[in-house]
Amino acid sequence: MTRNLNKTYDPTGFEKRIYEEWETEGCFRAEIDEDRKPYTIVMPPPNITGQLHMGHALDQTLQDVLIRWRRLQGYCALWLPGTDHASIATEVRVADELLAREGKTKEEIGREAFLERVRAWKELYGGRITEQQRRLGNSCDWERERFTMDEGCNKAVVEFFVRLYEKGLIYRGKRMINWCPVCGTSLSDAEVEHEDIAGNYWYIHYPSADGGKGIVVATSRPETMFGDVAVAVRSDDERYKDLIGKDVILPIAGRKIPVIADPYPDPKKGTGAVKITPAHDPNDYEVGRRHGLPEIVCMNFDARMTDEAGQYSGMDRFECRDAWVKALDEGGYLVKTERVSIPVGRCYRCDATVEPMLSNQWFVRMETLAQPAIAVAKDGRLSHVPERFEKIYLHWLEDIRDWCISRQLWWGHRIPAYYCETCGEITVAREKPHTCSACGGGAFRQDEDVLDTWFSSALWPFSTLGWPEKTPDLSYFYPTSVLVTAYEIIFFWVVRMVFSGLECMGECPFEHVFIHGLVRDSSGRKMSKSLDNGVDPIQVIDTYGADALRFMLVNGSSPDSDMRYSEDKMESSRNFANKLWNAARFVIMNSDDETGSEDDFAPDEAALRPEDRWILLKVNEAVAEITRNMEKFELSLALQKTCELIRDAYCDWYIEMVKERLYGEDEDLKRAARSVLVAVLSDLLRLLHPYMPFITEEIWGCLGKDGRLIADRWPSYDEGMRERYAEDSAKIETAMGIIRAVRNIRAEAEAPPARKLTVTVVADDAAQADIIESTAGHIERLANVSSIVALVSGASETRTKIPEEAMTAVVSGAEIYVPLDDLLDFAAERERLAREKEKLEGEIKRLSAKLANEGFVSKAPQAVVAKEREKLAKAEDNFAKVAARAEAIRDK
RNA sequence: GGGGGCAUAGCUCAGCCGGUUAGAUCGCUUGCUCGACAAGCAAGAGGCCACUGGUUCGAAUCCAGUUGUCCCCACCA
Repeated sequence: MTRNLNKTYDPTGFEKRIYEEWETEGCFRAEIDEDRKPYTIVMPPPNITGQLHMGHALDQTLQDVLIRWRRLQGYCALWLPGTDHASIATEVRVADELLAREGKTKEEIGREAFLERVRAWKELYGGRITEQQRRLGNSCDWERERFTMDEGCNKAVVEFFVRLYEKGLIYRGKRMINWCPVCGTSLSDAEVEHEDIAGNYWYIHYPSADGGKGIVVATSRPETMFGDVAVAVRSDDERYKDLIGKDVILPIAGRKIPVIADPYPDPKKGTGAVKITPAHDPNDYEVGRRHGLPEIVCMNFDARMTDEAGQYSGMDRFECRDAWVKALDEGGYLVKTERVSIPVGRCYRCDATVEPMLSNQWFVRMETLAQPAIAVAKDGRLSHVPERFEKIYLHWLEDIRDWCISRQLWWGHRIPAYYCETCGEITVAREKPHTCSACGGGAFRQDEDVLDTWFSSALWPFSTLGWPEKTPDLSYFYPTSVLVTAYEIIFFWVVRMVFSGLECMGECPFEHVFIHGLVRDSSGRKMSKSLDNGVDPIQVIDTYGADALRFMLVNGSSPDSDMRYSEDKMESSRNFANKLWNAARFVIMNSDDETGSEDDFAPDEAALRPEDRWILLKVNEAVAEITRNMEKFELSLALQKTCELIRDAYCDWYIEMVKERLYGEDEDLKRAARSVLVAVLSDLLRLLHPYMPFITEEIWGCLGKDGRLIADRWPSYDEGMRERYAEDSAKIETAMGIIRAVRNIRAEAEAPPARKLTVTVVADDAAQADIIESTAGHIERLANVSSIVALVSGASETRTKIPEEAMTAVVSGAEIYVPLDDLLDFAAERERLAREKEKLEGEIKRLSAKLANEGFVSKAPQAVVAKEREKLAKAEDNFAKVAARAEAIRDK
């Protein structure tokens, strides 16, 4: 049974229905099947706070294309979805809401009450994004959906933490860390974004304690002066040699601090003398440690000054800076101010300026963990697509510092460390301990902090498959096949998954990292909330359909660069869908009896006509190329080829050629044409399905096929076809050349389109003439020609039969004459011939020069030289023909 | 301070492991309601492939440099 299609493509009419059918029929489910190879992708989990944006749409479309393609190829394809608890982002969001609605801070309602609200919030909004993903057409296995804070992931996180701790790879200590005063938490290095801003170097005079001339230091952060404990210079710096060991006075504050010698200062930067503030600068911290200097904290975690800042105590850091500079200036200590660009670190979540602060935190020791992760990239067990990202990956790992994993937040995995209430001893354990191993006490307090969100994301490729349990899923689906993600996320996530996977599983969590760019707006700007230039994928789907969106995203994306969104692109994508829709309508309307349950058709070789072989061969060759492209992750190229095949080969040529038979009376001819139409369309649908799953499935259903397209098979390449079909295929190509030439002549001469033309063709030889005769039907029909006469070049009667006054064209293997009686325009013909001559002259000149070149003839491969010779001969031949024609009608 | 990408038709982009007459979409021009499709069809205009050198018989393609542009990394005197 077939269903008829509506005249116009309307995706809203079927996308939702089809998705529901797939889901209820279990089409996305990956059942372990030892007879088949697994193909696994774990989805980068979107934040529960998130709405689906264009970045997700691109990321997930690429994954769905790969999954659907491999599923068609017969792999046991698992795409595992999930969401991320997004510690900071969610906590900030819920806290903001609490403040806005009830005027309370999270501290005021307390930890448990706050977490209760976050959980409620998650229940309410956490599922929203997964509904949006369904609109996109994601064929992920929803029954395996996970959440980074569900029971299993939680267990994995604790297990990983304890194991690393037991191996000495996790430690707690007071270190210089990045602190976000607005979010109120520490950050890892990856979470700090660097930016150059316009700032100042303030040159400040520190007077000498013994009445000497003192020393001038430059600083961009004068408010940290209250934490100064020394001024450092290089021991070999002639300017300051005499001061080493002496004291200088901290201006206004009046505190005495020593001038010390240290290799850290760079004599070329600033004044060559550096103020040392160990509690507020990572370099100074190191210097301070080397010299046993005190660490004076002059700024609190809320970025307000401490009592060390005297009268500025309690003041905001930047207000203090202004006031303090003013005071220094008035006191005569400010030597000069220099406008410079200053690099600052910003919090990746809230954009606040990060402060280096001394704080007790938990860290992962990275050196030993990084080594295997470096090795897998170098020895090829992990490959980056495109390749150049490997360098970025390696550079980060080779330069890595310890990872600060504790966060002063509430929403997240709480650190499994317990402090004895009696003696303070730390116990790290899977469960809360009963007795303290140090003092035997029984009362414990769990660490207040939670873990960095990325600590749990790092385990995603195996925690979602059951780790630390040895589940069947884990052994079958791990390691996964490919990780698809934006380049932004390499450091946060990819690197950490690799070393965690190697540590826990002994195997790299994925074979390939497929990296794509960002989706920007139509003028190339990053889509952002502040610019309000974001485009909502759901609205785009409502307007154009999910297939059109997916088409646009893949077609426009090359792996390593950003792409732009535009309405124009959406329209042309939708138009393509409409084109396919109508082609399918045509096939269905004409093939009522032929479609149905039997698998495609059994082509009766003998019944095939040249155009049938031409299109079958065309598709066959394309299958090989497209498959190769997809294996190399060249999805956009593969899609372009599929698209070209559908639009150009199938719609514009094959369907037009086949109409002759369909509208004729001969039932046998009709049947063959119909079966090829359906067979080719079926393969085209298979090729396009990964990219445009809805429309292809809908058409598939209307063809009355057994089963779903999603569960069908990828077309296979027939190696012998080229040899079998090449001859017929070439006939069609010849006819196409003639059709194009006649159309061109008609347009040039501005002949009335409805007017039938008579065409005389002079073929190079008898065989060619036969070919042209045999395809005369196509030429007549597609070029609107009433009769065609094929002559053989050089044959005795040929000369007499060539129309005296005609427009001509030269195609491969033949000359074409259209009598001017049909066209009535000599001037146009002369002009056209002149242009043709000029073009051929240029080509002859170029080719002759090339062949006259000794070097070329002797050094280039013989095949290339022969090809060029052939081209030249043909061009010269054509030129002679054109010149003769031009001469013949010179005076008409 | 270090590293990388990009520069091709009016726009957005392909092509780039060397050898075609350098392609596509949108836009533009002309013509066309002919029994799938005007969300269409046919024909056409439009490019010193950023610049300068080099390698080569041959460069949009490989190499070096220049300019412009975007990005990433970097403990910020």
